[in-house]
Amino acid sequence: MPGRGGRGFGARGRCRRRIGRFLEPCLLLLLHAGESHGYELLENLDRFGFTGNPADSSTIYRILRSLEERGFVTSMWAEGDSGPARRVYTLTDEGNLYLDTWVMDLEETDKILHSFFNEYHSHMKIHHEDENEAKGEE
Amino acid sequence: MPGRGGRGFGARGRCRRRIGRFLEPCLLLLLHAGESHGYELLENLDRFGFTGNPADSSTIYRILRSLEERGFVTSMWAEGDSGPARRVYTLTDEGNLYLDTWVMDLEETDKILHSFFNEYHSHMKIHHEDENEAKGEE
DNA sequence: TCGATTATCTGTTATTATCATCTAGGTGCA
DNA sequence: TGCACCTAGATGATAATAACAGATAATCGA
Repeated sequence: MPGRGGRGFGARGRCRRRIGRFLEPCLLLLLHAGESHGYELLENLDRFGFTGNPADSSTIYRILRSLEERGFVTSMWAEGDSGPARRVYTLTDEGNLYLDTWVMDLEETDKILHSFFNEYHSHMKIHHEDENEAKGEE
Repeated sequence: MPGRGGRGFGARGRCRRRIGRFLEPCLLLLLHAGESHGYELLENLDRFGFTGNPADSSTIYRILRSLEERGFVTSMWAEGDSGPARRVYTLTDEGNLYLDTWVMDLEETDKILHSFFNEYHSHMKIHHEDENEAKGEE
């Protein structure tokens, strides 16, 4: 067997701290404020400032189903005053805890994001100073 | 044909403003500071505070290839003093601009993230006040 | 020459988001 | 009463991205 090198760095504790899957915590938060159904949640999502990029409806319904499978929400059919029947979702206690872990996770994301901005701005500062120095020596 | 409803909300202008694909701007920034090769970049990534979650090496190499395909970096083989040959990557002018658009994009992400935190904290504040009020009335 | 280290690359799978449709009840109006 | 249109939810296919697993190869120290 030749050297088995290379691997070594696999991200063991997974890096699930991404903005992708960001709709999930938004939906959890909306449900924390009170039970709701898919279509309404979809409309309330714009509060979070997804400027000009409303979420896809199929995404919402799939996320809600997956939350239900994992026991974070429960649902039941409800007849509305108008329009077709809706599936109304309610946050469970587990879902409440899950929202809290999401918030902690996103706070970590926020730190990473800011360490990127720090690197960027401090590097650009030095970079521009160097440029000006070079000009001065011309 | 019955009602064709349902669609309507498709996110036209795509929402590529996620933290997923976050390794890409980090690599671009490192390359802005000077040419480098995959393995070295991998080691420098920890500056960005991926606490305990070093990136996967295969991910890095794939991102570098994709950046090259899109003309944002160029590469050439370089013999090192020791060890196997390395592919050294250099940022192009296009890559430089691409980094700038990434920064603007991430600043937008940062806003969304904070509007989430605002929603969360202000909602929780009211929620706890309500709880205390309810206790007072018992 | 064995094993550790440096370095790059490929193949596969899992997750998530998006696109394009589909079903279907309800409302209003001509 | 017929149908255009709105609300509501769902599915199948595909794309994008990341993670996991491993192949390959060079160099170096003991």
